Amino acid sequence: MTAVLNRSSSKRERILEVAEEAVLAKGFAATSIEEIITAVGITKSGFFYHFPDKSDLAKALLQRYIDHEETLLGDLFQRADELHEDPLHGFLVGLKMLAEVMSDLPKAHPGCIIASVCYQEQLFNRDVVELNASALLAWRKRFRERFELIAKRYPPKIPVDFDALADMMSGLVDGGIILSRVLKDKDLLPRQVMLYRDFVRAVFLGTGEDRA
Amino acid sequence: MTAVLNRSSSKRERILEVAEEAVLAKGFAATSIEEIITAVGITKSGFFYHFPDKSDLAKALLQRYIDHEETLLGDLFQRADELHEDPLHGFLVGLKMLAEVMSDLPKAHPGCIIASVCYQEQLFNRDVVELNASALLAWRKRFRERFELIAKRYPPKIPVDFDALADMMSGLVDGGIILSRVLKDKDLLPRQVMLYRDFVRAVFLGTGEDRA
DNA sequence: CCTTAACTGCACTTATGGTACAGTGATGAC
DNA sequence: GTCATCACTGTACCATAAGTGCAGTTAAGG
Repeated sequence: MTAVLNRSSSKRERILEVAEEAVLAKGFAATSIEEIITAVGITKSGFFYHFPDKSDLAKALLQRYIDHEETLLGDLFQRADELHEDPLHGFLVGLKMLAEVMSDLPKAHPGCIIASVCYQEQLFNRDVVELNASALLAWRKRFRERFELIAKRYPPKIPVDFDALADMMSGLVDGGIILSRVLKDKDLLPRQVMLYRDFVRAVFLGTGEDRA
Repeated sequence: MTAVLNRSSSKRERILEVAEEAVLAKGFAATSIEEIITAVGITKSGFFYHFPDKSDLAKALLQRYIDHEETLLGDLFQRADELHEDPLHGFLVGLKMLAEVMSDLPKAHPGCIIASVCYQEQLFNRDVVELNASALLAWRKRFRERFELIAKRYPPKIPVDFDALADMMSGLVDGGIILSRVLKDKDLLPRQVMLYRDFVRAVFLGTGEDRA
């Protein structure tokens, strides 16, 4: 129609936006391609031009979410570290900021995408599970390295495996998303993050010492 | 055919068994009714005689799982309490036993059912979410009461909200199931339970005292 | 001018969930 | 003994949604 600037695959982006909203609202299986294309104003052929099949849409959605989370959390902990030179207190501040971010999110936490996509048929799991796994392993590594750094200054008062402690964060968030959805309690997730923070503090500072 | 004893809805049970296995292996959406009925040796009409629609199957699956978990965990913590008169140590023993149960489970933990069913379309969520919510609230209540009992003898060294600490258990398990699935690491879940145990111990015993 | 990316349009196939409804064999109540 | 009811079978049919195939179109850029 009108010569709208055709900036690189604007429709593809629109599809992802519309799809993400619908998936968060209703789940992946309940979101039909038909519905997406009418919302975007595109034809079925147009959809299948961008995505070979629906699984591919799921993959793209997941990738999009992982990238977004990556930058969000990366920035957050970096900002936290700029406030504190100490690795432990920087981390604790980061966790507090994370809890705030979690409670600020208007609707459901986008993290739903992970579980939503991941728990839908495993038909397309080869790719999707690997995507998920590499993202999780990246966070495990990041957190473990941080814990090792902290441990140099604060010898652990509770002997814990740092990989497990790192995984606990991911697990708690994923599980917390489910709980907050089911119980319709949006404060549950930030509260869990703060509990995790309490645990981390106990691990490195113990329970007798001063608390910030 | 042969006059097989028609004990109350034996086919219904078979459907649930077959469906559970398939759902755990492939997810709910990827499990077709056709596939279930051929495995059970029943007709489509037979299926829809028992379940008005597929959502009803999901509901029944979830109810079945919740009941099973209820008795399993109920028995477990009762046995643990019989070994220790002390409420804290009985609970800690229960958590250790729980971790063992989690690692013993051959394939994926059945808890997948919850998330699997819960994250599929929310079309049927009125019922399913409420079922889930009431089960979660029951566990919250149970754990909170236990923590209050423990707190009488062991004043908390870390001030935590007992509801949140109770929810942490549920969240950690649900999240741990996702992680262990994605990372294909069946030891991850029991390790998370043991970490939770460390936290509970730190809350009530602190980090300086003797550890069992 | 020609190619390519990003689509449209249309026709068609398959899978799956779901409906409708008549019939049947065994069991238990009366 | 018969009658109703439960737990199904059998057949036929409908709607939706995913996915295929392919020819045609439009705009941007070299």
